[in-house]
Amino acid sequence: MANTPQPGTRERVVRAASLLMQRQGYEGTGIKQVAQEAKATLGSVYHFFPGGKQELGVAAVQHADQEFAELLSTSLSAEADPAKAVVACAGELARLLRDSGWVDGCPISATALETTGRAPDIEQAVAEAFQHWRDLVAGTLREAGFPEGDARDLAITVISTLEGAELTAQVAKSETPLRVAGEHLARLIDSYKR
Amino acid sequence: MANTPQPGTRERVVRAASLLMQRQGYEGTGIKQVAQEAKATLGSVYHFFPGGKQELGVAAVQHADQEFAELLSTSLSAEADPAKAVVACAGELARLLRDSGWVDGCPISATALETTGRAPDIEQAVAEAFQHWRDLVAGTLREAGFPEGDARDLAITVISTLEGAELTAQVAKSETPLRVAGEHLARLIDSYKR
DNA sequence: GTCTATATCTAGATAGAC
DNA sequence: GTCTATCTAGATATAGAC
Repeated sequence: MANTPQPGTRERVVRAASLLMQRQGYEGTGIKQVAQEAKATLGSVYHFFPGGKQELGVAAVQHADQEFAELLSTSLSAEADPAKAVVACAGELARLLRDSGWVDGCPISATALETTGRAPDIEQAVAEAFQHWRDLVAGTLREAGFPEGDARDLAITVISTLEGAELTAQVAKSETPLRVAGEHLARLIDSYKR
Repeated sequence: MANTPQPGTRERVVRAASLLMQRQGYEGTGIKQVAQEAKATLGSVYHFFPGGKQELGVAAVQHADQEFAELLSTSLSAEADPAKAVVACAGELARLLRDSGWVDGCPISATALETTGRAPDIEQAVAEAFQHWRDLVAGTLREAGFPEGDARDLAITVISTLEGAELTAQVAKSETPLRVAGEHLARLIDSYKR
């Protein structure tokens, strides 16, 4: 479990790239800026990512995938009732977004939108991340007794709605869209219990 | 009603900018590319937009705002029952996205995410667009007899969910997320009727 | 693995003739 | 209003010493 034995250069570069791309998007983030933020030299970045910016983009998305999956798992397991868990999750996203000064939204949305149809490697990493997150939600619902089909459909809408509400909250600089979405998702989930 | 008497240069530039930024984002779209796509010269672009790329970005977002508002109005008034109207709307978005080869998602999401916290003018135009769209949905719900508070909250979630489902559908290159979101939103809206 | 220096290209923006 | 030519800065990427 010891998981912070001083990060190596590669790890620092990936983290910096992931954070910057979350906030500025893929196109808006420069490799020099990543190197600077990671306290690495440009040569080191290209040493670890000979494929250049695209390869770095893929690594950044995969890193964000893992990080967000952990956040999701933790939030979802905070409550036994999945409806309440989703409310807690939305609340946690709202808190993190607000505390960041409204800059830390979904870690991969910007990159996803900018590269769709133009960078197949990144596109695939993004698709896998979304699938990963949906699977986590679907698993939670199945464990709570929801039938397979309902769990899958609800997972799609839970992730979609959280994504959209995070974007809306970021744009409006308000927690409200995420709070409201959480309550509405809980209501939707509960409507399947009957 | 005669509304296409051959667009002037300014109009062509705005349309091209709006379309390119929808597909590639703000950072990923070059002014030269906009000029070329609009069959205008670089000099003309700067003649109409002396404020440069930022000013052009604002105009592109405002244009997209109007266009999407019309799409929304048309879709929503296709059905008298607001729950059915939202399903129709989601279906229309899915159709347009698929027909574009999965490139034409929300016209301003990419720009919104890239410029948040970094270009106040664009940020504001984006915030106004989202508010505009929410108001349209809220108006539809009020006209159908929903009380003010419910209409406002539901409008927030309808727009948020459509945004997120469009992103999810685009990434997955599948209509399913939008179709499922439409059905779930209808279910949510109906749950307020009782 | 890390560093500096640099090559190459394209971006946003400007100038001034027409 | 439109055009071409050009400036400058910054981007991605590479080379080669250490």
